[in-house]
Amino acid sequence: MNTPDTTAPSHDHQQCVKQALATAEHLCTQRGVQLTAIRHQVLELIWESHKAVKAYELLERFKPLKSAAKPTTIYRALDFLIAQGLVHRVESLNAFIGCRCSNRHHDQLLLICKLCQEVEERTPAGVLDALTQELEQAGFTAHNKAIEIRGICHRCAGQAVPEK
Amino acid sequence: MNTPDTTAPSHDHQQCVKQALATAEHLCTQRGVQLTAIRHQVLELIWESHKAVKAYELLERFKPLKSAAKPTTIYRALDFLIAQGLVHRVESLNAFIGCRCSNRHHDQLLLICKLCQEVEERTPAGVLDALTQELEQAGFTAHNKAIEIRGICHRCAGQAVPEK
DNA sequence: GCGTGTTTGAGATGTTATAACATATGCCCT
DNA sequence: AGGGCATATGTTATAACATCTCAAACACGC
Repeated sequence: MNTPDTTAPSHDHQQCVKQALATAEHLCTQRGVQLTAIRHQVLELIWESHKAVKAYELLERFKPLKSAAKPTTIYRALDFLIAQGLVHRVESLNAFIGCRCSNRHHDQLLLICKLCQEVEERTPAGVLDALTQELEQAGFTAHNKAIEIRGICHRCAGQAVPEK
Repeated sequence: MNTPDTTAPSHDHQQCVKQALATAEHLCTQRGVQLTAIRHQVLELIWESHKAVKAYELLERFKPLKSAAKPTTIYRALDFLIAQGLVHRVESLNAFIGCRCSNRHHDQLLLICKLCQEVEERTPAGVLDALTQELEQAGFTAHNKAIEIRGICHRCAGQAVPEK
């Protein structure tokens, strides 16, 4: 299987990655935390595409770079990257994606395509405000507000799709 | 550990369970599908509380009833119950809860308390409408719209809570 | 009672994630 | 330089979650 790695036919993914890594470096410096070699490499692997990537898949891809890598190696790097807001965990897939919002506020909507596996991040004020209001009414103190929706993205929907 | 099993101090959980099971029986009959002994017992176990319950925890609790039970036994029953809309899978916990809405439309908000583990279902029109609109704008065809929010419920927040 | 589809039994295996403990590395302080 | 501390990594093992496969039992319409 060799599906394209980019979010849109026209998008310059090199640029995407470059920017993500630059932002990461900048934020870590600013915060006085270490974006070590391992963490940097894992982040880079995650950014290879906009698809959600599994931990053990990262491990496989990481091994050529560092053959001693173990699950723990990956999970620790992921923990760090998530804590810094550089990566999202996609709960409904047990997988991970690079985060574009690049701060520690992860209030957002994730649109997860079942066909191309790509995940789009959105921060729709309307939905999030309504949610905040609802939570307040319920007296519920939220620790995270990531909304994950699975379905078919507009690009895949536009194509002749196999029944699934 | 022995935390109370009910959602509110005052609520009659017996009644809760009874109703859930009656509804389940009714719906299955209506739909011509079999709510077999195993499925019924698993559903009953899930309804023992409003806490999300893990598959292997169900397995342990199910074994006294049927010592031959294997993971497959539980997962098959769960698959059935989920397909019938009688149970929700809580993605962010890898766990399951009984569903009160009792139909196959699972568009809703789940409020998951980190302290008491209870899960409250809500169907806030404001949030769901805003979401529907946003998805339409994004050209995204959603297959499920379960929103899972983790945090602290109003009951737990009202108590002297240990720092967490 | 017979065939067909559904449900269950049984065992193995696959996948995801963490625990527990040892070792290294960088940095501040004296 | 040497000691103490915090952070990061290495290493091994295991826990926790989920599925596959193949065969046997069962329900039900004919």
